[in-house]
Parts: sequence; structure tokens; C-alpha cells
Amino acid sequence: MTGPDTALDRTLELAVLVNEDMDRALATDGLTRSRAHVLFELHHRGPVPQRTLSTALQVSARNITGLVDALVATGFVTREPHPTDRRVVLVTPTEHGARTAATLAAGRHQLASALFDGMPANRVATYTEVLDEVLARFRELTAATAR
Amino acid sequence: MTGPDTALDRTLELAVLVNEDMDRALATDGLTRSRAHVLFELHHRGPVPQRTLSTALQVSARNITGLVDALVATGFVTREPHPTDRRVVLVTPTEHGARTAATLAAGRHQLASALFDGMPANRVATYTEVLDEVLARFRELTAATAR
DNA sequence: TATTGTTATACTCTATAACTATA
DNA sequence: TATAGTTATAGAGTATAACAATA
Repeated sequence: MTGPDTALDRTLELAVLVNEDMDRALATDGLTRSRAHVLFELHHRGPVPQRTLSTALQVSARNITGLVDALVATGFVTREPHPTDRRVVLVTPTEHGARTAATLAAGRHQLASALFDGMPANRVATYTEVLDEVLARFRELTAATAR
Repeated sequence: MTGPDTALDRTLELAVLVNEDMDRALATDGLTRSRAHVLFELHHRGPVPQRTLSTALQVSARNITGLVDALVATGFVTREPHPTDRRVVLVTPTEHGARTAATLAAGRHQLASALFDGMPANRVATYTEVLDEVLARFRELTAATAR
């Protein structure tokens, strides 16, 4: 009953469940997954131009305009002027936005602990090593295909 | 550098990459992920009422109407009358729809092989076992939370 | 009355193209 | 001319509510 198909299926199943759970948690904070991605990017980079976000998240500039509109409307970020380039807007987390990002990151950390803590360390190590090998294979495959 | 956070992050990363890759493959066949889910459900169940699909996929009846509209328009399924209940429409794969579903399933099988074949069997077994344990823990967590 | 599916309406994410302001 | 961001427009997925046809 074990084998490659099972291994892949279970991996994707876990990801689906974790993502659904994260979506529910985000919703209670008034966020969506896309908006949370923006907020996390700011959490790691600090205030940045919208252009930087559209490049980092690989979405259109238009899309970032909409996501930032929504985050401004719900109080997670503000648009600040760039000190020298008047074309640029610096998307800046509010106090609330920064706190929320930190809380969500902590929640993810807690989830990781709940899922993996207490297992034999060598088994978790094997798990991660297999995953790294699979990721490397996957990247090789798509690099070859995408050419 | 290893630990619960890394294990969870890598898992989600692989899922994101695989899903992006599947989306690209689906797009070349004229499908989206949601529409492919419907098609797969039909692949496994055969012709079913739309109600069955909305229950199985956990989406609204309205949403199924839209997805089936799109699949009909692109030639993957037809709507057939139910033999005895005139309220019901039986969503039925076309020849093209059935072939496409089979091809996609084969592609996923090939991907699983490419990612896991040739690894020591006991490592893949450990990988799957850890995943099963994590899935069990996750379900327990959410069962407790959702009450 | 209850169920199946559709129509009406709305929100979110996404994209491309045209445009404005600035560099 | 090139870049940053917005407006205009469109398509996909999703939801709830009201409704028609049928059971």
C-alpha cells in the first residue's frame, strides 16, 4: 500500500489541510491568504515599494494595487511617500499589521511543533532529507521542461 | 537547521510547486484546478447529479452550476436527464473528458515515480509513516478545535 | 414540504492594456 | 524614454438568497 503515489498523495493532502486551517485562522483576523502573503513580505522586508511586492510575489502590479487597497481599508498597512522618488509609494505595516504578522508567524511555529515534536529525531531528519531530495528532483524536472 | 519548522515549510513548499506545475499542465488541456476536480470526481464515480458533486467537493450548488457550465462549454462533460427524477441532471464525462482525466491521472503517477523512485525503500516508508503520524495529529488538533 | 438546480447579486484574486505622474 | 502606480475591463472561483420545477 506504500509507494510513490501514496507518498505524493499524503504530502498534498497534508498541505491542503494545513492551508484550509490557515485560511480559517486568517479569516478570523480579517485576512485572506493573498493579503497575508503581502503582510508577511512586509514583515520580513519592512516598508517597500509596491513594485517590489509585485516582483517578490510574482503577481501583476494591478493585483498589488488591489491587495494593498484592501489592507489599507482594513488597517493593516498604510501608503507612505518615498523620501526622494515621488512616483513611489512605500507600503508600511501599521502597528496592528505588524502585531498580526507576528501572531500568525507564532501560530505557524506552534503548529509545526504540535505536528512534529516528540517524534524520534532521526525519523524527522529522514523525513526532511527525503523531502529535500524530492524538491531537488522536482526542480531538476521543471528546469528541464521549462527550458 | 532541521526541526519542525523546516519540516513543515518544506512540505508546504513542495505542495506549492507541485500544484503550480499541475496548474500549468491543466491549462494546456484547457482546464483549471476546480474544473479538473469535478472531472476527477466523475472519473471515479461515473455520472452523478450536481448535488453529489457539491457535497463531495464541499462547495455551493451555485458553484457547481458554474463549473459544469464551463466543462460543458469546453466539451469535457454533458448534462443528461435522470431516468426517473426530472429535477436531477446527471453530469456525464464525454469521451474527451474521460480521456483527459485518464491522461492527467497517468501524469500524476509519472510525477510520483520521478520524485520517489530509486530511493531506499525504507526511507520512503519512513517518510510516509511520519506523514501519516502528522496527518493523524493534525486531524486530532482540528477535531478538538472545531468541536 | 423538501429537494434540485438556476438566476440574481456580490466579493476576491487574477490578468492585460491604456493612462498619469514622475524620473 | 522608462518606471511606478492607477483606472478600465474582463474572467475565474466562491458565496448567499430567491425562485422554479419536481418530488
